[in-house]
Amino acid sequence: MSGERTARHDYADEIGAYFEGFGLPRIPGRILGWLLVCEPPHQSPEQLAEELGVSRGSVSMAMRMLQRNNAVERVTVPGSRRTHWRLRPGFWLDEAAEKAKQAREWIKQAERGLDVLADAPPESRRRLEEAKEMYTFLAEQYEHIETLWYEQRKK
Amino acid sequence: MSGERTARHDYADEIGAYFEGFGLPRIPGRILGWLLVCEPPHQSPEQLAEELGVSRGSVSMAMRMLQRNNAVERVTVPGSRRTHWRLRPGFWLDEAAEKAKQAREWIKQAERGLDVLADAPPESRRRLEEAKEMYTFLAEQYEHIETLWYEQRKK
DNA sequence: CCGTGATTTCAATATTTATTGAAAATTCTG
DNA sequence: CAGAATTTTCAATAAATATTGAAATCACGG
Repeated sequence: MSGERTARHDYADEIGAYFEGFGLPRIPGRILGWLLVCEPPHQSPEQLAEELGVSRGSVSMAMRMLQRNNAVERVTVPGSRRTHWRLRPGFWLDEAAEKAKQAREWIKQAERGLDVLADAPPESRRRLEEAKEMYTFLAEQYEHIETLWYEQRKK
Repeated sequence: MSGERTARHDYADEIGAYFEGFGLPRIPGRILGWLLVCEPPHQSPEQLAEELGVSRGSVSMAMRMLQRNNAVERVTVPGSRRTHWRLRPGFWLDEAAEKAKQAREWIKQAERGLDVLADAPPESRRRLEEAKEMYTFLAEQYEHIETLWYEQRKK
């Protein structure tokens, strides 16, 4: 960590703290925050380790996690043989699709519950029927959001 | 843990495992799962501790968490002086409102980032402008979902 | 295909978080 | 309001997870 500490570094730390609040590891959050404000908008693993004061190993782990979530993508920089990473444009919209996926998982969980309660009285089954009904509705709504964005975009 | 182990207990454990997959504590998940399939649909803390084989302290902690998330509510049972808990009907729909809240938080984070980049070139600011734009859209969509449900319901 | 620099892996460790259980507090009812 | 039953609190412990850093692997340019 050689360069001076700036408001950008603070910003990265705050996004890291925000991540922690959701039970997610702090370092990927700090990297995401840094990639939102760094200059240039793409960075090498070594730059990230240096600027954020974390080990290269941690950066490697974090990049893998961020990549799995489609938050970042590799970018080639002319004149450098190093990997560079930047935020994946459009990433933020993915969360709607992710929610749709989770809703569909809950529909399955509800259905499995209804199997368990196959012989139970209707008033016992109602809890799970309600859950299934609501998640079916939610899945539809979440699935629709991305499409809507691009339609609204065209104007 | 005296009564025999049934498919309902397995179901509770599976919901607990599902919770764990999201980095959430397992016991609240198991309780949620149990409350989806137990008979009757409301249970005392002691029943929960007994059926799931966890300490009363853990049940107390878990109920507090579930209550904070509006997942459960107290219910009075005639002839028993004990507290009883059941799933809060309609709970599943809340997640849309929760997502709306998170989206609004991200809008603020993006705005703070734009302050940090006040003097940065437009191409640097673009990342955050995109994030703000998308979360503004997402917040609107999420906010609309609950309303839609009740409209669609009336038919 | 060798050498060098960049990246990843993974065992060890530090840190955080979940869970227990006994003691304290609370809440009913008689 | 006393006494008993129920619930909550919280310090101790167990369990899980994040982070490091040195060694291994990889990938590129000569």
